[in-house]
Amino acid sequence: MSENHQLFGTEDLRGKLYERGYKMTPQRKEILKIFVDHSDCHHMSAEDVYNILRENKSEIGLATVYRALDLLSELGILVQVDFGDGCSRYELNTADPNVHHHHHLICVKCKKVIEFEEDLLDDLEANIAKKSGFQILNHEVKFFGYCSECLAAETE
Amino acid sequence: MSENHQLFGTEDLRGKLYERGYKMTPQRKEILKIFVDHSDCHHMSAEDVYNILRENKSEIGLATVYRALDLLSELGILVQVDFGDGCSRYELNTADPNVHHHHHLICVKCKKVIEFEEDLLDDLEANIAKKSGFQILNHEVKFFGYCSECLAAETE
DNA sequence: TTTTCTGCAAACGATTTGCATACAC
DNA sequence: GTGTATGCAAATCGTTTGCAGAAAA
Repeated sequence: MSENHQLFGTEDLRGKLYERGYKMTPQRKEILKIFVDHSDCHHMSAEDVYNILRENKSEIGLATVYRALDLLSELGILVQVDFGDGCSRYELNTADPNVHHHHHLICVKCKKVIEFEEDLLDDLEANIAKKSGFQILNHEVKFFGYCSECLAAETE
Repeated sequence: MSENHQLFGTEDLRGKLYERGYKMTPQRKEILKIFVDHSDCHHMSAEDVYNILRENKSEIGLATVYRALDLLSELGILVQVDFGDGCSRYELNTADPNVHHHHHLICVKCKKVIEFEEDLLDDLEANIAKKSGFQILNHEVKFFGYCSECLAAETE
């Protein structure tokens, strides 16, 4: 069983596709590879991925990119995130479903998105489950404010 | 000083507009009134507001609705929220900036959006501020899962 | 061979914008 | 009177879809 975190190999992808009756294609492999290779630059949009493909002299069309991002999200390989900037963005999912995701700090001045690794929402989730009977599968938390650089620039 | 919560009167609106050099218009007044009158049905989109206007035999154009929703959000009278359903939605802001907003529970099955009134993010915010130097102004929290009805329907 | 996938171009839906007119101040 | 706001229609932008040919199983 391949339970390695963060990195998805070609065979992991083939297996997940096969489970649901989808086919392995070079396009899907290549698009996933972009996320693995660019794990430093998070939150890529379809357009971002498409531009990287064109830099790599790849002939994959934009519609295929959209379809692959959708599919990879459905398979749980990518996670779709939305920062309200007019397009969907995607990041590699951490393999363990029990580990909740990091939070996003969005600077209202410079628009930078910072990741914050801790979670700490367990108490809140327990509280919600108890009071509302809602079974939580996942959450998405965004904090809006000023990043440390913009704060520093302001007090100069 | 008019510090009443939830409800914005015409004079509050005029004052906030005036502060920033905007003009009071019957269109802006009428659009705000829709949110006050329909405070039960939260999360209205531009299209929703436009439809209510047409029911009321109002001649306000859709572009004006979009411009007014933007403006009212900029003034802090409305808050823009996004449930990933392809359009921006808006709700009345609570007047007190120290009171953070409720959270949204989004059922992945029936797509219902439930409001959860408690906040409880103070510890987490303090933690973030300490570790990252990020000054938090506001947050947006969405929980995805199954609502109690869908859970009940599933175990039948 | 059979079904799914791709690439292209056209369609789509939410939102924005240019512009002439109307209105608030 | 001056500058902003409105309404309309056209433009825009991200995303989806129909379809014919290409490729995976």
